[in-house]
Amino acid sequence: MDDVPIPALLRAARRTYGSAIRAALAEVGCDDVPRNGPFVIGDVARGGTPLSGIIRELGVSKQAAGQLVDTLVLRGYLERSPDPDDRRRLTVTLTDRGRLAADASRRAVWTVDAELTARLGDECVTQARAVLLELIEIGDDRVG
Amino acid sequence: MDDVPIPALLRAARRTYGSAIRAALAEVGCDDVPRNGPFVIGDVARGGTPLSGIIRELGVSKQAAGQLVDTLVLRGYLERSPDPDDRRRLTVTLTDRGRLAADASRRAVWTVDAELTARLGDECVTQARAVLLELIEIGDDRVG
DNA sequence: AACATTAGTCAATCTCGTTGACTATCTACA
DNA sequence: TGTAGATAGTCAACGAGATTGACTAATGTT
Repeated sequence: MDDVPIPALLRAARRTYGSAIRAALAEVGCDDVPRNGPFVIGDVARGGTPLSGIIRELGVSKQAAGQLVDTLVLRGYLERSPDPDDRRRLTVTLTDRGRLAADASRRAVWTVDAELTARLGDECVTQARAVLLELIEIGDDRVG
Repeated sequence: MDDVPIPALLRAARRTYGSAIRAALAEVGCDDVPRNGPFVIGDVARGGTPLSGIIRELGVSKQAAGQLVDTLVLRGYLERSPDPDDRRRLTVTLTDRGRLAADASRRAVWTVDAELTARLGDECVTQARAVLLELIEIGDDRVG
């Protein structure tokens, strides 16, 4: 099993979270969240975010981010509100439904995390987080 | 930094590999590999694969897999050859160009892996692999 | 021989994400 | 002050990729 490349592992591991989140959302009647929706919703849940924040987090073009927010607004998860400090900015916040979805999604992630910790222990998971962060760092270094 | 959800970390970490692979491919003139191409090519490189294997590996519909193989054949990376044992099956193999791409891609992954190991040490990385495998296992358990 | 299963294709559609061009606002410097 | 340039976001067109549904062909199963 040592020959499976790490990117493939990352991909498959992410699918575990992905389907857990999707299932949890469906359970609370939010079966119309687009693929990257949970990321955006989770992001926004951690504090009102300007679109540009979402762009950086997701690593997509601003148009794609805008579109994503569009559909999330349309489906009742998000609201755009103008930023009084900078009238170019549109800050994005959660609606009630958005909070519902954010909670469901967060719980799903937490459940998987808990299962993982139960199986391997706290330290192991913490260390894995560090490895992932380092991997991200490497990517940033290669670009910068 | 402990509040960043693991799925987001997985996503970002994977991007490190993704761009490294993409850059490496471009360097050897393979700048027309579709997004999931490296996975398929890598898979095939590890032994001729029937389409159904690719489907399982990627977790996509068989039509999507078929299409992906189509374009990879069209662009000169893969060849379809009938399986003598089962005439329904089309086994997929690499062309010379495919091998070139597979090598470049493998090297790119290896380079990132090496950098990671250099920064954190062998054990850490091995353990992270185990965590990822466990995560995949959890996903399988939830479905099965 | 009849039926179900498995492997894969074809065609239409849908969801995304991208690029290119544009407007509006803010910042900095002369 | 006012003008150049950077920043935030939108609009429109397009393209890549994945999905669903319906189909053919080969295999296996009774």
